[in-house]
Amino acid sequence: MNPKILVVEDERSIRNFISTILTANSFDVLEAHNGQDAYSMITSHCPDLVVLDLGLPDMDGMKIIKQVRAWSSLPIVVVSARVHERDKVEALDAGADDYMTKPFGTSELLARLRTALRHTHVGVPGTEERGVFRAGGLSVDFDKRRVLVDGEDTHLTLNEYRIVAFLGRFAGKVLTYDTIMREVWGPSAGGNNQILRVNMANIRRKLEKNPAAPEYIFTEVGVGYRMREAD
Amino acid sequence: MNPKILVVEDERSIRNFISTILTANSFDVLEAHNGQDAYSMITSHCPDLVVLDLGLPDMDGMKIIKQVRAWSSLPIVVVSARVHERDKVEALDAGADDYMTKPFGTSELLARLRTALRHTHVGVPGTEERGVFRAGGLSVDFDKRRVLVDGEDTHLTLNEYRIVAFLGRFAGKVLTYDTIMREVWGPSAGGNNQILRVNMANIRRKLEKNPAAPEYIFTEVGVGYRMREAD
DNA sequence: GTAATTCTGAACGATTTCTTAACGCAAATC
DNA sequence: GATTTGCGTTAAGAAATCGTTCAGAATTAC
Repeated sequence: MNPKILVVEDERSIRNFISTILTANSFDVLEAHNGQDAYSMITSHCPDLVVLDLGLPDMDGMKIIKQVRAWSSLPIVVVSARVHERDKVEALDAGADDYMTKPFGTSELLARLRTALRHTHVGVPGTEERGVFRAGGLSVDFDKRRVLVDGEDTHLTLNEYRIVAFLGRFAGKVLTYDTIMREVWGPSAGGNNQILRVNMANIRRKLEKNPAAPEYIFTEVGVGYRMREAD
Repeated sequence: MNPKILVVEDERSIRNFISTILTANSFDVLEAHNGQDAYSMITSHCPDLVVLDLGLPDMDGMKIIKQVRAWSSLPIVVVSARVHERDKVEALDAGADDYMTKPFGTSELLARLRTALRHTHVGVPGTEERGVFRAGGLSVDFDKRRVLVDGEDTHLTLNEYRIVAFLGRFAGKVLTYDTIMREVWGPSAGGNNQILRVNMANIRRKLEKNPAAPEYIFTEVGVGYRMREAD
């Protein structure tokens, strides 16, 4: 599965140039030559990264960045002829992940794309709240907001579900008590984990066959909880 | 809570320049003027971001990037006088998050730091992290906070894990008893290493096939402990 | 307004982890 | 060869952490 990259650039020669480089380095390439097409292709084709020229005929590239950032953290690498510092700052603060000024070397472009792509893989075993998490007889359906054990629906309360979903998103990782507290009870929560312990007891009574010997959610004493890894 | 930024730069004038800018923009600033200090400050002070000059007197900046990337995804922004494309590619592929060539504008520096910091706060709950330390059948997964021997999970306690992780970060180097004591039991600890010896015995019972002839963690009599180097 | 559900804090027991102390052994020193 | 020093090992008590229950408060549903 090669990364899918959308190249947004109005000048055909440059667009072809970039596309050729990317294809030669085993990326899958999509092309757009104006802002309208670019945005609709982002929403419909879900590229892994966007190479964006700021100077487009129909709309400002800045507008695209802002529109995308309203709902997605999709990596955006700006490629622009504008060398002014003000332009760079504006684009980066709007949410661009990198800013290269023309002309640029091909190997630097590739390196910066790799860097931008790396960021998405950093914290993302399953960062998105979509799809279904499965581990043994347990399955967490993020879309339907339901947790099943051996096909049976477990009737979790709001907070109980939040805890399980959070652990499921980062299955395999230890999440500290404070992290979970802040995620579920807000940023100011922390210090006293009593509530979390009570909730965990209730969760285990519903999920585990034998709550004293958990099969899905494990305790790391002094640290936090850990969800069993996905199958 | 201001972001804590470590500035690694040997030339005092530039270091002061950057620090002043950062302080004026409400960052907390730490400074290091060589590679040795830089790396130990990273491990002990846990900054939120590192601004790194590649040309250091005692060691190459590249080495720092690689060392840190072995266990952490802490953002690193390289600031260098080297304008060669090859240098940029090398640094970025080693794990740097951005590369700026001197001279640079202050507002662009700030914008790129904000961008780099933004990446850490996207999705990832706990803290920084990434990477797995491997040496023979031993692997320390900093990300998941887990230690495996031949694929088997070893159930380490809080302090036991801290010791192993600390040794793993400095694999190949001898860490004195006092250093480890202070790292695990706080700055005021030291003097009596009894606790450390007990912990090491327990660790070895869990990690080593034959605790009397260790394969991973070695004792340097009169000095401290040393983790076997990574593969 | 009542009933049901969910949330929260306190109490308590059980388990895990931490710490201290004592002892054994090997290497170094006298 | 005896003594000292440094480290590993074991065991047991102390301390901290965690799971569980329960009752009352808050919220939601009817």
